[in-house]
Amino acid sequence: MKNDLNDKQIQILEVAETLFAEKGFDGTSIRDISKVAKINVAMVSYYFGSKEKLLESLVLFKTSGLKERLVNLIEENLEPFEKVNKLIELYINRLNCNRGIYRILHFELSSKKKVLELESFLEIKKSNLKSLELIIKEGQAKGVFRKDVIIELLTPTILGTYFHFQMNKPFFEDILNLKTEEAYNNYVKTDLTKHIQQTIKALLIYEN
Amino acid sequence: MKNDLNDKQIQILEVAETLFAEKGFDGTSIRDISKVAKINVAMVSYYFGSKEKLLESLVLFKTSGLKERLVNLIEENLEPFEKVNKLIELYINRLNCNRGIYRILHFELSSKKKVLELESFLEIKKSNLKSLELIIKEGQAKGVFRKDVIIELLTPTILGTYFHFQMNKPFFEDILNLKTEEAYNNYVKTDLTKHIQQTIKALLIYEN
DNA sequence: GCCAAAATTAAACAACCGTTTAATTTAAAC
DNA sequence: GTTTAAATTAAACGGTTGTTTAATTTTGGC
Repeated sequence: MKNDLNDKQIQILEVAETLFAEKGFDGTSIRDISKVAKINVAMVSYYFGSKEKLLESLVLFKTSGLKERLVNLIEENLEPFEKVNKLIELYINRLNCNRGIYRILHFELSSKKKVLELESFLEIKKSNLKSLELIIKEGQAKGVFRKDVIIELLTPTILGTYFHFQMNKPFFEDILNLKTEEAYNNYVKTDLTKHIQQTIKALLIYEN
Repeated sequence: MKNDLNDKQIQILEVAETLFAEKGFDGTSIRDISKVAKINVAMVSYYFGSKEKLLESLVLFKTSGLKERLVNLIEENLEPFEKVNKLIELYINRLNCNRGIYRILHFELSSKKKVLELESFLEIKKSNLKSLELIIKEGQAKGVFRKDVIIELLTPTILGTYFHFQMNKPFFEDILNLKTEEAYNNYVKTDLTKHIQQTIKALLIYEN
């Protein structure tokens, strides 16, 4: 898979990310993208081949780098709980920075699965799970984490909590009285992140 | 809001649910629905007015009843932890029974928000949160749950974990070696449900 | 300045979209 | 059996979709 994207291609991907996040993959037309990106409709086909391939490029472009950061985190000299907390922060930061990739990752990939899910993206997920596994097993070896935790179900809780919060943004803006975009993002970075960290910590030390 | 749906309308809703869950709202055409349901394309407009209104009817049709069950649960004579566990079971059962409503609730409603999110569905969510709040506060009053839990963030963890697991079905089928549909559904009903129950319980008794 | 490759364009393509119309069939009431 | 309303149909509507074509412009090496 080539990674040599020129400036124009990246510009198209950025616009596509915003619009896909806003209106969904099927809800966004190539003409929508080309209008916002101020390019000709044909450019998407010219650069990416098709709309589906554009999505694939976008996902690979936006998820590259996370793997390396996770591997770096593993080798850091930190307490087990600190490592888990940093991992959670890393995930949330990563998802929160990119304008709306979380919605794409979460939804579009599971309906367009024939093309995308089974290819390279499955490998990224497996690699990330492997990193988490290493961190948890390290904590277990040190006798800090309980032994019978189902590691595969930790990511659903971490990411699922985050996704569900973002997916129901209008609802939580309302009930938590988060009036500005800044207040909302701030809540995610502080309270929500802390909630997820506490949840995972509680689960890791919990004895039945 | 009228609830008097005839058999034909319900039949259309069932087909729409399956297809929306499979291919998304925008990815499903009225012609797709009419083909599977073996009706004329005009029938959707005739019965529901428009495609958007069909979605609205579907959501209301499928979410009705949960509220009553939650209220019943509150008044049952159970230990606080048992009540929380039953609530989690109730949510998962409810989502698991309906073929794919979770995807619609989770995703479509947040992009079509102008029409749906702000109307009756926000009220359903608020009502369900209120029920959860009553259960948690009862447990706190009895001194079983810790006091500083953010109740609003419990639902994201409960539902988010479930949603994330379902959204990444191909991935979890693979790594958990769940080869048949039955094995997968069984895992959801036993292991995943237990994981969520344990997570919430751990969070509710966790002391910082 | 010339030329080949790359980038960009407007236009056209056929296919599909949600919705409406107007005609026909079915059902029920009297 | 006639009447009236509801249900169902095929066809057409104007618009949008993703993609391709063929022509034009821009670019960079010589």
